[in-house]
Amino acid sequence: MVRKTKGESQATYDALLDAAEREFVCKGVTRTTLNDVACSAGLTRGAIYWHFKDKSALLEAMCDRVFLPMQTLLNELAASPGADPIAAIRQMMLHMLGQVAGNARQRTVFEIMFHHCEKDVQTPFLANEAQKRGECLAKLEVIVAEAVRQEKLPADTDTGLAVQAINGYLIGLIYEWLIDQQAYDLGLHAAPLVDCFLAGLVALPPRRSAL
Amino acid sequence: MVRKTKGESQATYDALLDAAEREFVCKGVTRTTLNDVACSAGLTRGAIYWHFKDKSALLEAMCDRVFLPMQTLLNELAASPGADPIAAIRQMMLHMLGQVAGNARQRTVFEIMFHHCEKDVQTPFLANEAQKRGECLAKLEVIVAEAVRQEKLPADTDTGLAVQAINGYLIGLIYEWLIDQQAYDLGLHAAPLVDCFLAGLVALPPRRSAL
DNA sequence: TTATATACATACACGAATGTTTGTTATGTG
DNA sequence: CACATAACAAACATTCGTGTATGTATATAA
Repeated sequence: MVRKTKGESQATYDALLDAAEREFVCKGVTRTTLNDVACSAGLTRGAIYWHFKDKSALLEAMCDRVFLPMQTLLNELAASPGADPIAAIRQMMLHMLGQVAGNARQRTVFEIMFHHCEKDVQTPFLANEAQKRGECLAKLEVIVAEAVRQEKLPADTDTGLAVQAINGYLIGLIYEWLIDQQAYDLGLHAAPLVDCFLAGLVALPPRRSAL
Repeated sequence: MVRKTKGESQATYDALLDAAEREFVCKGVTRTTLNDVACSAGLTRGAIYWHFKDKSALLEAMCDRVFLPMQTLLNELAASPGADPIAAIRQMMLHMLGQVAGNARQRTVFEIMFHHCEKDVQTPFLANEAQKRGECLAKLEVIVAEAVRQEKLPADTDTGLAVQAINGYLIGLIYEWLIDQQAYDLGLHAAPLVDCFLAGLVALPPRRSAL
């Protein structure tokens, strides 16, 4: 019972990624054996080594499956700063929180990356992640700068610091919520949490003057 | 050259913790061998197994060395809500950011816990950390509730959500800054970052109405 | 001053995970 | 209708880290 058809092969590829998510999120990346992943998928390590070079390649593919779509969606949103940049930021934040709260796969992969994976410089694919992060922050800063241009924010706003605040708040909310998901309903309360922060951003944004 | 005096023994104990910090922060906890730690301290694994039960005990001791002092200081600050609870929260946030920015040991251990360590349920000491976290959030909520009582915040403020916002912002700022510490000077810009957030907290705090 | 416990270094045995090699079978392709 | 190869399974060798057991010299207590 080997040499499946092309569609069946793709199915086992997906099954391996699903199994990797399941195992990684409960045992942690380094503590899960490739054998664990294979067994969880009803296969053997041979299947994994056929589809992936090693464990880090498996992890990378698992991340790409959820981060690439998210990446493109953020790019679209950043490409059109629109009439109201603040509203665009708000929409972006709500989208992220909504994804984490509502999409089980997104949530699981975020949980793995935040709490069950070590970011050592060893694996080169994490360098890519760092670069992606830099690009995201740069696009965010473009939107903030547009808000300054439209005088929704003061002219001497420190756009770099503002981006750090926005990003930090977003990441922190997700990071902490993933630790105790029963603490509150993130999907329900995302809007007031975001609006609370944005109120401060427009009322008292960080200034460049202190330079 | 064995059987050091009591003081010398304490010195090697500290040296092992220092070496653990150095190795953990660059190779990650699971990828660093106990031999790596011992060599970095100019000792052998025998020294480690004498002072600690295993690697997780070493990690726990390393964390305790920086978290216990921080814990007590936070307790003191929470014990006296004082005249201005908002100011107390501000002071607490500035203190945390200042510690991470200014204290190399604090920074390194935070970096290890955030980015170079897997929080699997395997190790029981991380369950302790979860409990400590819950206690911290509870104390924070007491301060927020005091602010409500003093009418610095509206009566229907969702104190639980407010705590999540405060904590999330703080953790997120630290988490992200540790990724790229050259992005900005955290010690210099901590105050405007905190004030920006607090402005939003008092202006538009999350309400309980949506329940 | 001697005995004992301390503070390590050294050596050993064991398991476990990895990477690789080989085997097997069915599936397209000519 | 071969036949080469895709898609795995199974077996193998090898490394690597851990835990422990043993050795050893010295401080300290009696």
